[in-house]
Amino acid sequence: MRWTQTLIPTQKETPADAQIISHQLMLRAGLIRQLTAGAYDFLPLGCRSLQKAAQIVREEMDAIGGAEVLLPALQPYELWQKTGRVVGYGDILMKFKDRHGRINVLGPTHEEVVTELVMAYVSSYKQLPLSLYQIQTKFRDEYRPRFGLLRVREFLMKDAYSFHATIQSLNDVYDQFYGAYQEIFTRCGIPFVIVEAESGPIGGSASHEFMAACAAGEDTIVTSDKGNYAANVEKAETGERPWTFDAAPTGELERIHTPNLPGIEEVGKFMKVKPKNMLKTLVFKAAGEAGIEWVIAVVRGDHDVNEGKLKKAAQVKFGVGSIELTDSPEVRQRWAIGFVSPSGAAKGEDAVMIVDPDAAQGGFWASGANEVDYHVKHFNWQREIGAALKDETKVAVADVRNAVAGDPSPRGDGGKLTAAKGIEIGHVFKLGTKYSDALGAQFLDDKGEKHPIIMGCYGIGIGRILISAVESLHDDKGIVWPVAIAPYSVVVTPIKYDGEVKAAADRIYADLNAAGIDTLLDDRDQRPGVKFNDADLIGFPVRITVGDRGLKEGKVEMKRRTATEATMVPFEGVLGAVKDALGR
RNA sequence: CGGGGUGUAGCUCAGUUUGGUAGAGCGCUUGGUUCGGGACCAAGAGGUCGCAGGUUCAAAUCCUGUCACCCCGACCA
Repeated sequence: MRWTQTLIPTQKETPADAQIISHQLMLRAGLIRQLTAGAYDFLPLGCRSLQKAAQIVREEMDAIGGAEVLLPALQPYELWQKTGRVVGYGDILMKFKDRHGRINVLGPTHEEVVTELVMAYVSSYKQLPLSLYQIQTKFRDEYRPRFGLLRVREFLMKDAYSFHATIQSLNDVYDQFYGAYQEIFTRCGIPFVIVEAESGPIGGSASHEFMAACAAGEDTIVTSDKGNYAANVEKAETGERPWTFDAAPTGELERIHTPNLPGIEEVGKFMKVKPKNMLKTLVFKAAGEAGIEWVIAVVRGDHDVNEGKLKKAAQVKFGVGSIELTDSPEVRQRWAIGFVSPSGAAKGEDAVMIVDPDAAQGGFWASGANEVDYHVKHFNWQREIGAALKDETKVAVADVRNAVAGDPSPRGDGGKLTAAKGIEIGHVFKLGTKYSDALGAQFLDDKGEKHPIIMGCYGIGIGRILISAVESLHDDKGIVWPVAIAPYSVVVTPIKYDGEVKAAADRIYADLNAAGIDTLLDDRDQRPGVKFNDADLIGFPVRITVGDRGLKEGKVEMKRRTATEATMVPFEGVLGAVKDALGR
């Protein structure tokens, strides 16, 4: 491609709206342009990188026996009602009415559609396993799109779905996808880690996330310093933490007026108590359980309740089916929200309490006073609650908070957890039969008996491959593309596109293209400095500079984007040198 | 949806406090001089000042409403 025949609007200045480096560089390099919140134009260069990433994904999916399909973004609302995900996805689901008044959905993912498809044609175990995938545009009405391509409302995603007669088959194919994902991100040149993850609204029994480690990421991943454990913070377990309710009071209960203080930070400052010496008491509504209306979670003030863990603990300890953090007049009437104390929670006949080990400790505590606008100092578990602590039907101690740096590793080997930010670029799930049950997708086994089809699903955000690469590979001049997903592998830069230099540049450009190396010819009538700076900003892996100086000796200059110095290459040896530089 | 911020030329922004009829740099066009790391000179083109009302002799500027975008939070892949 010739530079003058395409659209590459590079810009010197960093747009004010761009917060993270990948967003800034992708805008400046002319790869993308924002149309509206969470929706981006992919310009010619951005489009090429996107397509290259998609092609790598496609090749690896094909390699493990995936069959490519293309399913509609436009989907009937009823399908989503059947699986209950109208509720599960909530407002993230893009909906609109068509001219007939029918409600349509723009697909945020395709479990429903693909299951419906497979139901129609697969009825025998002989047709299983089957893996279908597509590379297709998804729509999600995010609360807050942000950070360029990181969180958008419309994006290109590879989603794959596998169908099985047996768990063993699911496990085997899951492992294949897991391996293919490692291959994909390695080929794309992105440093990544694999972590255990929560499955979220997709549902299912096991899942792993592929995370590109970079500071701009929205996810927090915790890893053991022993190197044998990594998980998303939403999922991360912690090792054993000793606890006890038995300790002498630190002083008389002291009631303090604490009005108009919005958060635990502010309350702590006002009372001159550090958050880690406060008890955070959250009230969850328990659904549908006889006798148990409320689940009270208590964690240290500087910790966050993990709803997934709490839900599990409530189930195991008290048989509670589901919990929900809600606020309503009903809740407010029963509880002094924001000022709840464990002592108040323990007294209710219809409430159970789960205390995190770090909150089940002696020493000084401040907590709510069970009265709006009041807190207390010198809370003591035994003195305030006493007997209830021994009642296993009322109070339990369990890990119900998010892991933080410094926690013991759940491997129990003395490892300590550390935390880092990451971008989720891929996610694999073992779905089980959630969707086949909901939609009635069944197969007949060799005995003629019906069973629900067992499923797995596997996603990759194609755009996130690009931002992860840019986030982790750039310097002060611009992007440093890995060869595999660079918009062009080579840019040929004639110092002046005229005379002998023009002829030589044209020749090299033609030779490289003929050899199957995607090459951009900077045929602009621009000064060399402009061309060099644009080439560095965009980040082509190899630059061939053609000028009078070198041609006199029959040479051109080759510079890798990653190298600080250029090397002189004989004119006839360019192709070989380029191939070498690109690792072919 | 709560809190904060910003909307002025293709881009980055000044001008708004104190109302007086639109600016700079970059980019773009034309001519000339330049030509190996974002050249220089000269002459140009380009703006319903987000939108709608209102106040006023007069509104980018003040008032009301509204829309869009960005950030924090909630939420989420």
